[in-house]
Amino acid sequence: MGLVMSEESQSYEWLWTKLDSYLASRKLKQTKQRQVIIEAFLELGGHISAEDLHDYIRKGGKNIGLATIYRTLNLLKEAQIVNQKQFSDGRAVYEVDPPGSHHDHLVCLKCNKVVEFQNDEIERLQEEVAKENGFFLASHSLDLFGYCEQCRQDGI
Amino acid sequence: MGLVMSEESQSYEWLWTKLDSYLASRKLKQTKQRQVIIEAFLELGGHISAEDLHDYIRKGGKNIGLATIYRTLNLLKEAQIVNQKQFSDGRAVYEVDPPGSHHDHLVCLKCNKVVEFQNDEIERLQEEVAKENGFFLASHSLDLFGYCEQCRQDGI
DNA sequence: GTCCCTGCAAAGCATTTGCACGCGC
DNA sequence: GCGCGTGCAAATGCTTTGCAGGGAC
Repeated sequence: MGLVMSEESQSYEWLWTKLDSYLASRKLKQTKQRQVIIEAFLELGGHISAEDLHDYIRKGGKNIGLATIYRTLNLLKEAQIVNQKQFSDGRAVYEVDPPGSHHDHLVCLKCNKVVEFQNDEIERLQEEVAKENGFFLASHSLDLFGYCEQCRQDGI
Repeated sequence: MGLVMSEESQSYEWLWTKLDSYLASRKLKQTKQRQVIIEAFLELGGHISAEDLHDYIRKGGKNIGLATIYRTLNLLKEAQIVNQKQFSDGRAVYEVDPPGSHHDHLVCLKCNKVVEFQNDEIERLQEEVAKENGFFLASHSLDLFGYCEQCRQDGI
């Protein structure tokens, strides 16, 4: 079963390709820090803050300035590799944004768990609404806030 | 046609009632500043920032500390009289939130114009999604970002 | 060798808080 | 008169920026 090992890197191949061409097109450079940050990002999974990344990388024994992390996240955002999501307390979290995919979020108000979902019918209706109002739709953000099953059982 | 004059105050009667009972229930006080802030809020219409309110009140010849405006907005939020909406640059805007009403937003990425809309079918689908994932839905936030007709004509 | 990148510290910005005074009830 | 409310300034927390040295190409 050794072949499964490359599963993760394979599924994120598009990411490195996209990054390469973005960097090349703007004459920017591949650096060790950027690579470490992206790897940490992938290891941590979705919905991470800049601080989370900073802590995680620190614990891994490396030291990368928080400023560099912010700069890299902004770069990845511009390259359309990650998505930024703004929470109501002013914090921002990021997640990998595979091309063509789009999903929205269910957020538990008690435990802060985030569940992703996708609903084509909702997306279609959004396009409809935009058209009705003369808008050309570029993107959207839909967050549903509530209480997950677990937290309801534990008592809200 | 002088009778129309009270139209605005009439339609916001619920607001003052709600505020009164909220203040009473917590032994808080009616103050001149709070009244001025709310009036400014209503005069300005929806989607205003704390700074907007501060400037507007200043221009009206009164001086209310920015801190007081923030404190009042938080109070109104807790009283469920206004809604807070977080923009991706970290700024927050507020709008009056009449009970029972709910609407979402179309935001123009060029001119920042905000258009409100409501779509019952989308709301229904949201409930469905929440249920499928074991969530009890408390609220949601849907923002569509794009370019309005005007800005498209002017060239994006 | 030329720029781009980085770390650090300092600056920025929106928002919150501490404190002494003042006003509603 | 007792607290809550206010203004001001200082503090906070997240994010960005300036700068001088270091590294990618």
